[in-house]
Amino acid sequence: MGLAGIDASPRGAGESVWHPERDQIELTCVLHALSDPMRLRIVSELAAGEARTCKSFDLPVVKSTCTHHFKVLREAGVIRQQLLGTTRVNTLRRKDLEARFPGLVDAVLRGACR
Amino acid sequence: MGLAGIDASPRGAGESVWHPERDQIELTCVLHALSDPMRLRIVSELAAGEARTCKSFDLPVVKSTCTHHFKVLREAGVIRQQLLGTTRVNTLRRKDLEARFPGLVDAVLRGACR
DNA sequence: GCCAATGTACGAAGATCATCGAACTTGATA
DNA sequence: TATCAAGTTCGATGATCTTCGTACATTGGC
Repeated sequence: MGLAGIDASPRGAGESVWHPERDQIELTCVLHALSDPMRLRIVSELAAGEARTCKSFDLPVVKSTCTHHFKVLREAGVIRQQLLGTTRVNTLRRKDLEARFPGLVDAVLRGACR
Repeated sequence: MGLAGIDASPRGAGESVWHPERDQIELTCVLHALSDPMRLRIVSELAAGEARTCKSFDLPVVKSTCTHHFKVLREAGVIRQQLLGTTRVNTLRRKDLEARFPGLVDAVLRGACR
């Protein structure tokens, strides 16, 4: 599932962590990523607003656990993480997900708000 | 997640195993149930056709593993299992899922066929 | 240059999961 | 009645997952 492989070009405001390409996003991985309440909450909040840093989510777990959940979401192709100074800015990969699995994210988000 | 509780009325052609009510179906459970390739395959085949017995799926695992996967799907509210003689007839709970999470199953199935 | 803030990496602990094999139950059938 | 076929139940095993704590890296500001 998560293979870093060779990543080059560390930069300031761009990418430097591995993300799957749009075509590499797998349905089972996305479903698994979304099947955890904490991660579903992250995605919901991310869908509601704009780009958010990891810390701006007030999750009831320690930092390293946050890192884990954001990593699962990123490697599944659900979110994109961009380096900005000492923080990571998270965004939902709406377009990519919509292109690959039309209607899925909307249906999940609608169900998550219940 | 899966609690049998008190189940009464064993019958011939009806239910006798526990199923969640429509309102009890939880999004995270459904997503988790669908996040396994084997179970996704079961659901896809079930969506394509009619009611199917467990054995009619030619899954590459032993019987007890099949039982496990069907149980996960049933307890998540994805499928319904009805006793018919010595077999279990499986159907997709399309209406219930559609009522609770509109568009979700269709989106997943569309993505599963890829 | 030093320090605080944001986050990662690593290892460990406990829980859950997928899989198997063997024994069992139940209904149909020869 | 004895047997067979479809499934379940139970225990075990190895893998994966969630969580934590500690140490480390990087950046921005004093």
